[in-house]
Amino acid sequence: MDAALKALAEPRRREILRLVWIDELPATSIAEHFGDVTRSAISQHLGVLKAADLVSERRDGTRRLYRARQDEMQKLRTFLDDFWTSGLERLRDVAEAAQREIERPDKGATDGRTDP
Amino acid sequence: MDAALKALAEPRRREILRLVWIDELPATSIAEHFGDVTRSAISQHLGVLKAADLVSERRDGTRRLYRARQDEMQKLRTFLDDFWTSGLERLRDVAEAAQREIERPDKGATDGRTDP
DNA sequence: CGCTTACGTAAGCATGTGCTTACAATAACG
DNA sequence: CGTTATTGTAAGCACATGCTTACGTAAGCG
Repeated sequence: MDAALKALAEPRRREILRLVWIDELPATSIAEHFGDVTRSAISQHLGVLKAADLVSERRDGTRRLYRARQDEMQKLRTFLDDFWTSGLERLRDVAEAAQREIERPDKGATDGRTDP
Repeated sequence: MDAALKALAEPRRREILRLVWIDELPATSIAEHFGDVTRSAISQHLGVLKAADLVSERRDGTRRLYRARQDEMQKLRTFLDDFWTSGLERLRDVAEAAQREIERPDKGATDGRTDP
């Protein structure tokens, strides 16, 4: 999941994903779409996307057809949805400590340390 | 928008976001939640999150209270939704070329170049 | 005023990343 | 078989990134 987000953080890879969103495309066609970059760079980007399970690879002769894995995309979508709807359980402990901290009740709970 | 995705790609920053999702927290409280990292590192993470507009900063005395900006998160959510529902217009040209490419009609359209 | 608290920030370092150039491997074609 | 097409991959480089240590600064307290 981490890999998917990291992969998505790169604009070039997002563009690649859009290219292979509906139809599969051979690596060369994808690379040709970018005029300012080498085919090798695209190949490496495809490697990252594949490692993140964001694209599938189908071999046809010497060519490799890539296509976006919309199912994995959906997983990521739900992960993000969960991220900012739930996930409050882990906060309970900190929320209480935070409340205590924010109201500044004691202030004498630490030793004489400010920085490492 | 790019900045937001890059910021979200870091697990530590996601954790920070969850911490300040509901209640605002001072930087120190946030840093204390992570035992294996320096307060300075967290401060820098907060800087990234703030630059990406994913957190808001409110000053209270010497402290700075951080809170997740759920509105910006929502923007990012819709951006992602648009990403994989629309965005097909840019594909039209490539889709046609791809179709032609995929069915392997001519094959003699390139010059004698394989690599740079 | 000094001292502490809470925080940012500069400097440096190790590692990650996106890119290019060059080469290697496999499949089709004659 | 040799050649061409299609692709991956190793090596290297410039630059970003996450981290630590050290220092600087503004606000409160005695």
